[in-house]
Amino acid sequence: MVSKIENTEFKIITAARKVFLRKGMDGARMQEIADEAGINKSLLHYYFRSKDKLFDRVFSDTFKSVVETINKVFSTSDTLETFLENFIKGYTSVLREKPYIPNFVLHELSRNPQRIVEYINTTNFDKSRIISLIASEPDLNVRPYDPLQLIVDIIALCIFPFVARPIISGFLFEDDVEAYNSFLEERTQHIIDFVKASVFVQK
Amino acid sequence: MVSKIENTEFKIITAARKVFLRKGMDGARMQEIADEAGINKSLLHYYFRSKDKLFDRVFSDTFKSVVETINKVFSTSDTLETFLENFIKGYTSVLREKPYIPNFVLHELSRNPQRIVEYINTTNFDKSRIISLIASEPDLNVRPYDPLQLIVDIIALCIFPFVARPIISGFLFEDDVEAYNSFLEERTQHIIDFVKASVFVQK
DNA sequence: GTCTATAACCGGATAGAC
DNA sequence: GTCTATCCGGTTATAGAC
Repeated sequence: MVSKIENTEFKIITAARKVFLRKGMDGARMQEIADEAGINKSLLHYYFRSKDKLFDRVFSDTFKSVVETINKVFSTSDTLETFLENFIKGYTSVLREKPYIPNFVLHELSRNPQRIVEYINTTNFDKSRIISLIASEPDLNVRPYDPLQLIVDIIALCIFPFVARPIISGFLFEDDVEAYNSFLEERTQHIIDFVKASVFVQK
Repeated sequence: MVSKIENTEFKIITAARKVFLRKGMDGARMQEIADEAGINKSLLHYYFRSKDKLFDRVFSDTFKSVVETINKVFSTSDTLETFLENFIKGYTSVLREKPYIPNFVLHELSRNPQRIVEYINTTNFDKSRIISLIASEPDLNVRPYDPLQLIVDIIALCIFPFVARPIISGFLFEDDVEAYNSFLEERTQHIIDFVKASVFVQK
């Protein structure tokens, strides 16, 4: 059985995540979070003291879940080709479940760059493992791109449709939501094809 | 000779751009803009009535300059290959001059998606021209990617290093600014190589 | 733990002197 | 046009009853 305190705390966290992810730290209002949680505004302070601390909690939870997801994908890959496929598939499917995350993180990134880098360093994200995975196949069939450039390429291709959603959906597809969704559905395979065609030399 | 009114107005706009680009609409403070411009806070209201109107001016100026730049690049390209090279070179060089713009636009995009799409529609950005430029070469040496996917690919590859700068510079390069800068310098050519290797079938 | 009431503060906007 | 002083609304935060 769940105690009352965990229950209320959970409701607050859930509501706070919802509001902060949509509005960012500056745009969010404590009242809105309280309404969303169906509780009194002053309870927010009772549980978390200040808006800053509440945001901190939401942000670090969210960010950690992102890093964990990425780590999981990396650990299930051993060759460059499986890595590319697994990463792109895994990453885009997480993004489609939680499309607000990129904006949330990027917004906070420009508001407080320092904090984010510190967060990353507290998570045990193994950067060298990935670099060596990409770099360790001196192979005539693999183009020798800089591993760091390639990592940025892949993440950029996956994330961008989400951070630029209103432009793509509103301008390119004239607010046709169906068209945008099928664009996203096709995109995973497109990225895989696009990257592999570039990385692997054709026979 | 420049009259006093133009002079002050110019100072305000310049200061406002600086602050809004760093902090976004929500995070910016009128006092900070006044300080940056070296004038009194109430003068901001004298010239622009409200924070909203001032932001609007800064945003539309900035956004228009982006669209104009992109349009210019498009109009100087006739084949797919020159388009790819010109676009990537032109776009990355503008971004390196004004690296804050992507964050500014993306932030505003999540705060007020509607407004941005309206802005784009007021500029005479010719979307079909670009699509046809990409799609109009049925050629055995060109992979038949969806033109819209390809546009998103290219823009994503160019923009992402700037919106994620703190992560790349802080985490990947451990705050080595030199390393980040040479990463950016090499990136233009990398993107060109990367995209062309994917788009053009090798002989 | 949860609520109501209110304090304390901040920031955009205005009035009015110069 | 530019300044000082001030207002006013909104938002975070706290005091205190239950």
